[in-house]
Amino acid sequence: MSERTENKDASGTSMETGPQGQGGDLDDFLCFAVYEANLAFNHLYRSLLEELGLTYPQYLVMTLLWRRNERTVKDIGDALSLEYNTLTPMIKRLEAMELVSRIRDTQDQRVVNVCLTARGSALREKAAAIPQCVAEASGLTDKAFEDLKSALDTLRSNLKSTGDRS
Amino acid sequence: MSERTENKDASGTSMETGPQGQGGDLDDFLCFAVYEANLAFNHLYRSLLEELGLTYPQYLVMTLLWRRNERTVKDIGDALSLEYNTLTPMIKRLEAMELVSRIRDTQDQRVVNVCLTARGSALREKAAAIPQCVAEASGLTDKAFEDLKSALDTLRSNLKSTGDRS
DNA sequence: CGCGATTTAATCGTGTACGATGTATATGTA
DNA sequence: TACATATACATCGTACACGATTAAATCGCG
Repeated sequence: MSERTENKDASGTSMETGPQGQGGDLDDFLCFAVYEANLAFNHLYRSLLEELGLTYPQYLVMTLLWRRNERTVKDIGDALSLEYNTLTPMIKRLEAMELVSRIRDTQDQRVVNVCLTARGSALREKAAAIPQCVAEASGLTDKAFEDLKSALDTLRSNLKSTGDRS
Repeated sequence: MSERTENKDASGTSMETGPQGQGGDLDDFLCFAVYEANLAFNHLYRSLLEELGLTYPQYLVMTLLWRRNERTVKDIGDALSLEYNTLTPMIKRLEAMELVSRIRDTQDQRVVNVCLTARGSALREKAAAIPQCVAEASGLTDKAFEDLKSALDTLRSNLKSTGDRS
């Protein structure tokens, strides 16, 4: 039943599968390790972002805009692998917080351009310390950090290409 | 602005930060690599689980029960790092699908025991091929697979302990 | 025994995330 | 020009995920 192989346990009544850290009984699932790491990042960001009034996905959108202002909804969706049905309400919330403006493109009326307001730009200062905090919390050496990121990129790329083929 | 260091770009008008694969402009965020890998797993599982009528989190719960039947909601929450407010409705949906039963413990009336129905047990056969499919889709060597999993476990552990201290 | 603290679960509201569908605008092509 | 197609965005319904709160059962301690 492991995600990697099925060499561990096929009976229905066995105990958990071997020595484990503080993780649960799904330690042999790579997907679960990713799932848990993502949850852990979410928890950490939640506390860091609380005073900014942002959620984690909202923070990702703001980070994109801080790096390059004035993006279309499509640009943001491509960057974050998110659909319009997720982004439209999310960006409207950012607009309600007066952090961004949504402006119909005059050349192509289908396009909505998202750009920072003064408040949105100013928020960048308050967020400046966050990457450092996260890096420290991750507790990884530079090499481990890079290796992990590159392994995840490979994984994501492989998973996506399989999904396309299906 | 990188999650690792701030050595790349502090100006507000620069281009993206260097050479990138097919990823977007947040490639220097480890959290984002995790976020994307998690999304990619979700997409893959969505297609694999479609014929079973399960979502990915539901599949994780069923997997726990297939390995050891009869768990309390608390057990499941501990194993998946999820709260009751997530699990209660989720398990009720599994109950509505007649895959599990929810039974109040007679010894301790606070506890709800979750156990597989015949349908729930039978579904295991249909799900048997999934781990293999996922492992192949990940396209990693055994060593890369194990290294990645262990790096993610370290990361999760570090992130959680920081969260606790806060 | 009594009573406050803890444990276990549930409920409510907000915010992603996505499949299915809809709508308006733009583009290509005969 | 007319019409099919594609693109960009929006809406709706369902399902996680979690903070805050509530409720019931159990436990611990005087």
